[in-house]
Amino acid sequence: MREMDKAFDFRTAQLRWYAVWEEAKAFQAAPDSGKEPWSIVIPPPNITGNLHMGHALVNTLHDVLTRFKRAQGFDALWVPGTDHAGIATQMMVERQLKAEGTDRHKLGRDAFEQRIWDWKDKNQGAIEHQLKRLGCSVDWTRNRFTLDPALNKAVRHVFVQSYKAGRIFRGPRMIQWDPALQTALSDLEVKYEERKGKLWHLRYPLADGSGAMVVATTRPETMLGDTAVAVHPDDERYGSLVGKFLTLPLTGRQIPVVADTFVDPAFGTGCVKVTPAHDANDFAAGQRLKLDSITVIGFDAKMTAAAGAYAGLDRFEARKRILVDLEEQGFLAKVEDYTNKISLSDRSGAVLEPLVSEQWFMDVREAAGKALEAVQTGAIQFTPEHHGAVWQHWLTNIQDWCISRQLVWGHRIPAWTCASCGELHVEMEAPSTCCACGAEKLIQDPDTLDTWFSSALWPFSVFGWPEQTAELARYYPTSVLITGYDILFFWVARMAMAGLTWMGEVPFRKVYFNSLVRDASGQKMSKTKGNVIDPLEVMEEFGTDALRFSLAIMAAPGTDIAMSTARLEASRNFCNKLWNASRFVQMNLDESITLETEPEFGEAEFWMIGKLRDGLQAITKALEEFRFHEASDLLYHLVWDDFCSTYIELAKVQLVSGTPGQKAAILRFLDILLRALHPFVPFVTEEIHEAVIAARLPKGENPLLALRSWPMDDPILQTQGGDSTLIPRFQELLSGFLRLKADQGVDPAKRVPAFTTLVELEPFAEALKSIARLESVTFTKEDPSSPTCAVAVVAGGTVALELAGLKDPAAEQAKLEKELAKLEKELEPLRARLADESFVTKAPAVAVAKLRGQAEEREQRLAQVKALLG
RNA sequence: GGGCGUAUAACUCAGCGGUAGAGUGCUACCUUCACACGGUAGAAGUCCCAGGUUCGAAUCCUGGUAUGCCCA
Repeated sequence: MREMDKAFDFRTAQLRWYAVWEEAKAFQAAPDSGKEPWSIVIPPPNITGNLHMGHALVNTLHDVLTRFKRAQGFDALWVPGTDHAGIATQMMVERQLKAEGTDRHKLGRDAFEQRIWDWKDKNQGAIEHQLKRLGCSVDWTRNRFTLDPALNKAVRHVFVQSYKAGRIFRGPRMIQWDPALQTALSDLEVKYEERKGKLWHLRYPLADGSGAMVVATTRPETMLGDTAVAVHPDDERYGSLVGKFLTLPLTGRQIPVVADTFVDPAFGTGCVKVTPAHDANDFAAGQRLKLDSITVIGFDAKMTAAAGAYAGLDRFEARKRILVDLEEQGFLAKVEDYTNKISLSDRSGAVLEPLVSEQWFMDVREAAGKALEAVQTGAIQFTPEHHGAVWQHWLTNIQDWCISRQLVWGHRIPAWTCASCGELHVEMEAPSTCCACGAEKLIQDPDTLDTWFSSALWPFSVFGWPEQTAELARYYPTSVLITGYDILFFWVARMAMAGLTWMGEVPFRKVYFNSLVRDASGQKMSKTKGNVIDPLEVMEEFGTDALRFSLAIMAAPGTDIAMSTARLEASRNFCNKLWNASRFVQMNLDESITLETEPEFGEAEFWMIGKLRDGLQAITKALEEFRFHEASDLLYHLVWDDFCSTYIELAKVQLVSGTPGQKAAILRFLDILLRALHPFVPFVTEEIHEAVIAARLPKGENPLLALRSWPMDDPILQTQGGDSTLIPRFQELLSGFLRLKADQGVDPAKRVPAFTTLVELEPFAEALKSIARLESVTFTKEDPSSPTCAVAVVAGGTVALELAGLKDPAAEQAKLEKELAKLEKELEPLRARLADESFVTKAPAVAVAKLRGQAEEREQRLAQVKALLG
C-alpha cells in the first residue's frame, strides 16, 4: 500500500481523476438500468466564453446535486452543451476580420458563416475542458450545441407551427435598433441608464401668425420628423388651438395640433412634439391619430434625405447643428438641465434608436399565461421563492417578442419570398417553387433568430424533440434547473413557456436561482474594476476542491457570494485536514483490515455513529432543499470537530494497540465521510479513497468512489448504544484540565498529577493523560485539593492539578472570581425569568424545563466556586 | 415612480420566536509520534433605529434610515 504524502497534492490529484471517471463511464446515464431517472440540463455556456466565477458556481452546484443523486441510486443525467450566442460570437469574429483589414460584407455571407464555424470548432473545446477541470460529472456522450442539425430542426418546427397558428408574424413595428451592431433587439436587451442631459424648449409658431406653442424635448434632432404637436384634450390652456396648424421650424412644414390623452399636462409646457418614426409612444399616438410618419434618422444612425439640409450627418452631430440653427432663428425658447434615462444596447453599449422596421414577432401571451399558472400552482417551484413575484409581474405585462436579428450567426429564419409575386412561404424545408405563381426563384429571409429562441427549447431539444425519442420520454421534464436570476426572463420564463406549449408539461419542476459571485468586499466583479477572480487561477493556487467547497459553503439562497482568498484558504486547509486524518487512519491499518472486518464499538464509537447519523440526515435534507451552504457547513464540522478533534483523538489510544474490530470501526467512519463529501470535493476524496479504501472494498466492487452509494443507509449508522452524554462530559473535563494548565501558566508539555471528582469518567483516564499531557489522573469523590493544588470548577465537579511549588494562587483566585462574576451575571436573567409567573405558566413546559436545567447547573457550579473561594 | 432584497463580532457571512453562531483576522502559548494548510487557551457584538404583537423578538408586524438589484 502506497504511503500518503504529508500534505494533499491537489495539483496532481485534480489532473488525474477526470480521465479515470470518463474511462469508467461513471457519468453516463443508464436509461436501461431500471433506476429512477433524475435529470438536469446545463445552462449552455457561450462558445465564446471562458470559465468565470459565475460558471464555476452554477456548475459546482449542478455537480454537487448530480453526484448526490447518482449516489442515492438515481439514473442521474446531466446534459452538457454550449450556446452559439449569436451576437457575442459574431462580434468576436467581426473584430478579428477588422484586425485583418476586411469585414463580413467583403467576405460574403457564406464565407463569413464558415469563418465563424471554424472559429467555433477551434474554441468550443476551451470551455468544455474547463468544465472537466472543475470536475463536472456531465454525460459527454450527450453533448449538444444549439446549432446542431437536430436542434435546428426543433427551432424550425416551432417557427413553422407557430407561424401557421398565427403566433409568429412579420410586420413593420417600432423596435429597438442597435446602430452599432446593425440589428434589431428585443426589449429585454435594452438597458436604461440615467444621464445628465438637457431639456430644450422649442417654439413652434402657429401657421396663422397668432402666436406660438412651446414644446419640450430631450432629442431636438427628431423635430425634423415631427408630424404633429399634441396636447391633453382636457388641458384648458390649449383647447382652442386643437385643429390649428403650426409651421415646423427649419423645414417650414405645416403640422397639426392634436389632442390625445397620452400627453402629461404637467410635463414641460404640456405640449408634446409627436415624431411617430422615432419614439415608441409617438408611434402609437401616430397610429391612433393617423398621423404621417417621417423617418429622419436611418439604420446607420445618420440623418436621412428627409432631413433636408442635415442629411448624412450623424444623429448627434445633427443635434448640435439643429440647436445652433434653432437658436439663430429664434426658435429656442429655453434650455434646462435635465436627467433622463436613455436606452442603451446591452450588447454593444450603443445608444439605441427606436425605429420602425420590418421584423418577425412572436405573440407569447397564451404561453405566458401557462407559465404564470405553473408557478402559481406549484408545478414549478422557485428557490428562493420571492422570484415568483417578479415572474408574475413580467408575465402579466408581457409584450410581443421581437425574434428576428440582422445577424448571420444563428438559426436562419425558415421563410422564403417569391422573387416574382412576393408570396411568403414559411416551411421546414426550402420550397422549390412558389405556391402562388409557380416561379422557381425564392429568396430566403436573410435574418436569423434571437439566440434565446433556441435556448428556450433546450430542455427538450437536447433529447431529440420534435422526434418522440425514448430519452425525451424518460428525462423530460428535467428534475431541476439551476441558473442565475439575471436570466429569469431571457431564459427561464421562455423555457417554461416553450415547454408548456410544445411538451404540454413544465420543463423542470424546481428552479434554484444561484447568487452572484462578488469579490471579497462585496463588489461586483468587472474587468474595468480589475477585481475579477479567475477560477482557473484559483484551481491552480488553492485546488479545485477548495474552490468548489468555498462556493458551496457560501451558497446561501438569496445572498450574493463574496469570494475571498481567506475563504479559499480555509477550504484548502479543510481538504488538507481531511487528507491528514485519512493519512493517520491509513498509517494505523494493516492490510488485513477491510470494510468487511467486523467492527467493535465502545463509547467513542457510539458517539461518533450518532454524530454521523444525525449529520447525514441533516446533510441529505439540506441538499434536497438546495441549502448547499448548510450541507457543506455540516460536513465541515462533522469532519473537523467531531471526527478529527474528538473521535480520532480518543481513538488514538486504541489505534496504536487496538483490536482489528476497533480499527475496522474507524475505517468505516472514514468511508462514510468520504462518500458524503465526494459530491463537494470529488478530487481529494477520490484520491483518499484510492489510497485507503479501494483495496479494502468487498471483492468485485467497483473501486471508484464516484460510483459508490450515498452513505445514509450504511448499516453501521443503525447501531444504537452507549451513553450519549458521556463524550460531551469527557470533552468538558478535558478542557477543564487544559484551561487550568493555561490559567496557571504551566507549560503544556509539563506533566503533573491531576485529580477530578468526575469519577464516572474514569474509563477515559488514558485519553485524558495523553491528550492533556498529565502525569496521572486520580478520580476521587473526595475533595482532592491540597494547599499545593490549583483547583477549578467544571460542569458537575472540580478539577485539580498538583503543582507543588509552581502553583500561582493569585491566578487561581482571579480565575475563580471571574467565574463567580460570570455565573452571577448569567444567572440573573435566568432567575428572573423563572420567577416570572407568566413565563412559567404560559411558556411551553419544555422551554421552562430547559431553562430550569440551565439554572440548576449554574447554581451548582456557583456553589462549588463559592466553596473553593472559601 | 413601482417591485424585490439586504442591514448580526474587525472583515465576509450563516441563523430568522426560547440564554448570540461560523470562517477569517486578533492576543498568548505550544514544532506532542495525521496535519503549523496544525493544536490549546482567550479577547471580541445596544443582532441599523423607533414603535407594536408575545410570557419571551436578532427572529413576526408597522414606520423610518442606509444600501443593492429589477421593472417602468
